[in-house]
Amino acid sequence: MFDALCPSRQALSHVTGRWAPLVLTSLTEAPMRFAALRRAVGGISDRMLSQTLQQLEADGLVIRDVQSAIPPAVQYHLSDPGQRIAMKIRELIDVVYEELPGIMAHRTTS
Amino acid sequence: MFDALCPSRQALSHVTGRWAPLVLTSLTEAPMRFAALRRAVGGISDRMLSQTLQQLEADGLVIRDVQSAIPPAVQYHLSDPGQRIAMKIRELIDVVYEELPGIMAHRTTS
DNA sequence: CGGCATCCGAATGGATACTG
DNA sequence: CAGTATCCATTCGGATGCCG
Repeated sequence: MFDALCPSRQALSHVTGRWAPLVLTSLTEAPMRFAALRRAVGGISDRMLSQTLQQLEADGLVIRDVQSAIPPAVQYHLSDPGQRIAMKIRELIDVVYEELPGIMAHRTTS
Repeated sequence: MFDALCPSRQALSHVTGRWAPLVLTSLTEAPMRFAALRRAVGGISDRMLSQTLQQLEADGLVIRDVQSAIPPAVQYHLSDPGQRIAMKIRELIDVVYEELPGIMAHRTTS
């Protein structure tokens, strides 16, 4: 992973991007549609949500279910690998949350 | 965390940036000096390593030990919160590694 | 050795408008 | 509803050079 040329670096950068962690964590709760995801992940734009989902789908972490044509109704849910990765991200987020008071305090004092 | 204005978002983005995960994971092994970190994290530039370390230090996750003046000898090591977060990142990296074959295979077939 | 300052191209990402 | 296309501002990040 510490080799710059290892493909794992690309996979990791997809997962640790700005939006992917939040999208993956949202999807651990339940399968969601586009608009629901946009609501769940505060501040994300259509463009970034679409792009993030495409990337996660390309890596096989998210599965895209097109249910009809007019009007479009598309569900997204985690694949098995996606579920495992998302769980770890959720744990990471939980730890960050626990340490948040200390982090905030440190920023003001330094 | 899903609120765009929550400060946890900023803390998370620091931890999930391109370089921070690799730096944090490197430091779980042992305290390291600047040059050693640059060697450990393949592909990182002086600028980004310096910037990443400053950010992690500002959040209180990494501690900077200046040991002498001429020549400068600076050790970096994880604080207790940093250690906890770094552990979770390491677990995440491990899972990504395990799923890597599937991810690579999925990319070529889709 | 361990950085910081500057420059500059590349990538990120938001707003808006548009489509089936 | 679920995106795509275009434009544009901001940021990222590498190369280089310099300093104590």
